[in-house]
Amino acid sequence: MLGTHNNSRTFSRRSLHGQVAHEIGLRIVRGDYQPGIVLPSEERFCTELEVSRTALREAFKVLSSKGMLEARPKRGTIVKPRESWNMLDPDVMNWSSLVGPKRDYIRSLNEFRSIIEPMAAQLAAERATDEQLEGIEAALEKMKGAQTGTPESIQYDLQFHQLILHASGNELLATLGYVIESAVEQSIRLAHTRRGVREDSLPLHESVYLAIKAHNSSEARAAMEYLIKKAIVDIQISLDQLRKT
Amino acid sequence: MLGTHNNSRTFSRRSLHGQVAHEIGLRIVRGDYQPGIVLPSEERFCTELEVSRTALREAFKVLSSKGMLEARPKRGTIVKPRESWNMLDPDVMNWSSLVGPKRDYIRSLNEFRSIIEPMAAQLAAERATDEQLEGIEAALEKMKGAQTGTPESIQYDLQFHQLILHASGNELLATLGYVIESAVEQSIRLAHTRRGVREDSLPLHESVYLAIKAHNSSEARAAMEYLIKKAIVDIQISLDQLRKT
DNA sequence: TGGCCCTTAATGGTTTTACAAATGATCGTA
DNA sequence: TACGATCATTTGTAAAACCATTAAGGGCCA
Repeated sequence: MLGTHNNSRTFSRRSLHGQVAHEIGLRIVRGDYQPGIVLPSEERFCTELEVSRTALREAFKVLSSKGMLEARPKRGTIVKPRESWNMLDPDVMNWSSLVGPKRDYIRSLNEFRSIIEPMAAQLAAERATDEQLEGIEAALEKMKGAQTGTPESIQYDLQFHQLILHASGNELLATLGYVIESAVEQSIRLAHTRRGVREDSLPLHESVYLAIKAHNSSEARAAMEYLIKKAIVDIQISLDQLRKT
Repeated sequence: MLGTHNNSRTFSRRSLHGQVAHEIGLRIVRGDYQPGIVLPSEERFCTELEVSRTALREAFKVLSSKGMLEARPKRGTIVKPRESWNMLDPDVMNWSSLVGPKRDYIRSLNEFRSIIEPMAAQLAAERATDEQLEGIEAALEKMKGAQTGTPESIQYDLQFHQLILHASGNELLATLGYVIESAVEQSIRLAHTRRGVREDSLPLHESVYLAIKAHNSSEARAAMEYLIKKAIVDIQISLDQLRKT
């Protein structure tokens, strides 16, 4: 199943401190450690997790660098309020994904997507190079070739969106591919409860591509807006069905 | 002078590993260590910097968690390509700010702002609570009270924008305050070459506030769009003047 | 000669111990 | 009671030793 692969982006889960950071990060996002509380002292914590103090401290540094922890001598290490977390950090998003569908978070995520991507499509229509257009077309063709809903199909779908972000010529937008990935993962995690969604997403993708290729920025934006709107509706339906059960 | 205060957000510069992370992060963003190259081995590097291996490794973990480094035994620690950096991380933005005005980066930053903030204003117009409206108004009043261009004025200006992001009711947008801060810092860093800019920004702010208060979302968005457009023009002028010298 | 496997050595990964520095809490004294 | 010195706890830093991984080179075999 897609979505279950190791997508901790910034650190390897093979390394011990990486595993520890993942575990504690997950606990914090899940709410096991509420903002404001002090974590167990390093000494107790690393005996509890059965790792050395070094490994624990390296994990703490990772989480601190994402705005989730703050340490001070004598007082201890506290969990910072959610407002100061780097919510757009790939790992933080990943943990937020893994703790399950929180309605508010999914709304924020989808909303963010629907702000970013249409503008990216617009800019891509203005700036995309021929090579970038070819790349986008290639991803689209591969999407067509793959069975709807299969991992390959989803992979090329993501690639399609990512390439558009890149073609926007804005390096801040270009690095936001994982936001889309995270949103799509959420939808996949929900979508296994029902069938038949995303059947008609191919022509929508095509219209986005054609608008970009034609350098028609307003239409590219509109087409992407529509595509994402449909995708979000699918997610909402799945969410509602899940909530009814 | 504002902008020179310690605004490394996620780690303290007092701690040694924090200083080291700051120094190496700056070097990487500045291009002293090009993407793809392997850094000196930990042993050599920590003798060069005159810190223990522990401190160096904790710094490495911070930078790795921002997508800037990747370590592997025997090969060494390499600088990852710029595309994989978490460009929206507060520290990465701070370093990008500090290395000086790179035209492309400033354009991306301003563009990103002009995507995010108008939408935030629109959402704020739809969702802002009375308390949030009061906060925004208070910041605006304090702006009026302060002399244009002074640190206090800029501080309340930032606060104004930050509160609107918050009032958008989207926690992903709400955490992007430092993006604006970074953009404004850039403009301040450039603006010392000339006078008289931002004189008329107060009425623009007021019109944004009034639209939000009136729950007029389209006007709120338009007003914010206009406000940022003006701000960006100011920055461009400063940049051009700087480039002429 | 070419390709495969094994050995080797360099480098990061992990643990442990010891000590330093910061600071919240406590106790004592004016 | 208020202030200040002292104490104790916790994180910060250093150093040394050993483990695990893996790129690279050499040797063996087909």
